[in-house]
This record gives sequence, structure tokens and C-alpha cells, in this order.
Amino acid sequence: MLPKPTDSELEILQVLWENGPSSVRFVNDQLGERRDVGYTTPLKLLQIMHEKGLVVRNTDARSHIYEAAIERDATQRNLLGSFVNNVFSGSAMDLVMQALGNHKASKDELDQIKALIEKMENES
Amino acid sequence: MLPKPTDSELEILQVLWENGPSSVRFVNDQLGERRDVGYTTPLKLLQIMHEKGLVVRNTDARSHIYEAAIERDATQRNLLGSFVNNVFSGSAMDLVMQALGNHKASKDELDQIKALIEKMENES
DNA sequence: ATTTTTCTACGATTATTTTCGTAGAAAAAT
DNA sequence: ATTTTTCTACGAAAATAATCGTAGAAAAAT
Repeated sequence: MLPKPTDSELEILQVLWENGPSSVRFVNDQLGERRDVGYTTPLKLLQIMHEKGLVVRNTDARSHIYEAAIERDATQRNLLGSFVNNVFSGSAMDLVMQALGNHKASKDELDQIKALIEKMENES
Repeated sequence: MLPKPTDSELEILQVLWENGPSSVRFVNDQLGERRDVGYTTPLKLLQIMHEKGLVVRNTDARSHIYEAAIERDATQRNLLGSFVNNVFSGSAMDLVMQALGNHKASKDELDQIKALIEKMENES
């Protein structure tokens, strides 16, 4: 079973999910806007992630190209599960209420949720 | 500013939030049902949490009584914010949709959410 | 053709978190 | 009155995460 990505690894995965296969340089540039670390830090991190199986890479060219090996949705689902357990004692509904109440949602967003709820009501 | 509690610290905070001021022995017993660590592990953790200001304690009796120094709601809100950023790139709505879709909600729960949504619609 | 820049590899360092073990005092049990 | 159990304190070890620095090869620039 694949290990859970750490926070730093997650930052890198976000870049890969949003931009597709990328070089270390590119990942570093994207992160650089928020984080200020040396070039070898993301490099090392990507190498570790490769060992863990979180990313795959193509080493044909001198500058290697890394790609996420785990899906965004599945990863979010996993992490969400742990988070609900750790922080909300397992109550997903408490989390939803918090997230909703805490966030100024637009009409579109509210409509989206209502649609989902209706779908859930009809299924049961 | 108080530091964010770590995962182990959160486990302890859950016990304190649910049971109120508690001795190390009690916390240890509660955790013991899930975790198997020596008695001094939660003890040390509580001492560290005390240094950090996450808990307060009463040392009148030989067995010290610890109490959460941060509120459950506020803590959940904080952690939820970071989590949304790290895992859902800041989109609280993505998280809500995932959590909802991923969870078989009861009629009551769905009604609760609908009520909240209506309240939000009326406020805007 | 040299110099400079850009890569990877990878060990080492630093920081943080979690767990354990021991010492010694206080309380409880015998 | 002794022994056993139950506490705290606290240093230290183990585990994990994040960062850095250096070496050397390849590519690019001069």
C-alpha cells in the first residue's frame, strides 16, 4: 500500500496534478512563488516520492520528467477520511457543516450542493 | 500564537474535549483502547502540550488534572482551513462535495444541511 | 576550447514528532 | 514498618520530515 503523502509532497503533487508531467525545474518555479528553498529540496523530495511510488518519472532526457502516480480524487478521499477521524472524531457531517458555515458560498455553489443533496435523497 | 496541535496531540485533545478535565491515567485509558503505548507517552505529550499552551493543568493533587486550553470549534476551523489549502487547493466547496458524496447521509443529516443552505441563501 | 550554467545523485544535517526508560517521591497495600 | 504500586520529571532514543551542500556529468554560452 502506498504511503500517505506528507504536506510538502502534497504541494508538489498539486503542481503535478494541475500541470501534468513536469521537470524539477518547473515544479521548483511553481513552488518558488510561495516557498523559498534551494533547488535540491524539491529535487530530493521528488526522488523520495519516486522511491515511495507516489510519482513515476521519465529519465530519457537529462532533465527528468515527473508525473503523479496517484489520482487526485482518490488521494483527496483518503486524506479526507483520516482528517475527519483525527479532527472531527469521525463525523463527516460535522465537517461539512463547519466547512459550509465557514465559507461564503456563491449561489452557483449552493445550487450545486442542493442538486447533490436531491440526488442523494432520491437514491435512498 | 499557539502552535497547531500534532496528530497525537489531537487524539488527546479529543479526549479532553469529550470528557472535560482529566488525569493522565484517564487520558491514557481512553487512548489505550485504540493505541498501545506506555503510560509515559501520553504523560510526556501532555507536559509538552502544557509548555505549548495547548492545555492548562491543576497540580494541587499528586495526580495532575489537565484541561484543553483551546476550543474545539476554533481548532477545527483552523485545521480545516489548512487542510482545504493543502489538499483541495483552497476550494472549500470541492471538499464539501467530496465529503458529502463520499458519505451516506441520513435523512436528518440532509435536512440539517438543507436548513443551513436556506439560511445562507436568505442572508445574501 | 574554455568557462559557466544546469542537471542528478546522494550523504549529511537539522527540525519535529513520538516513544521509551529510569529515578525518585508520594500513596496505598500488605 | 515494609513492600508494592502510582505518580511526575526529564533526558534520551527512535522515527519521520525537510533542507542543504558537494561532487561530477552534461549542456549551453562565450
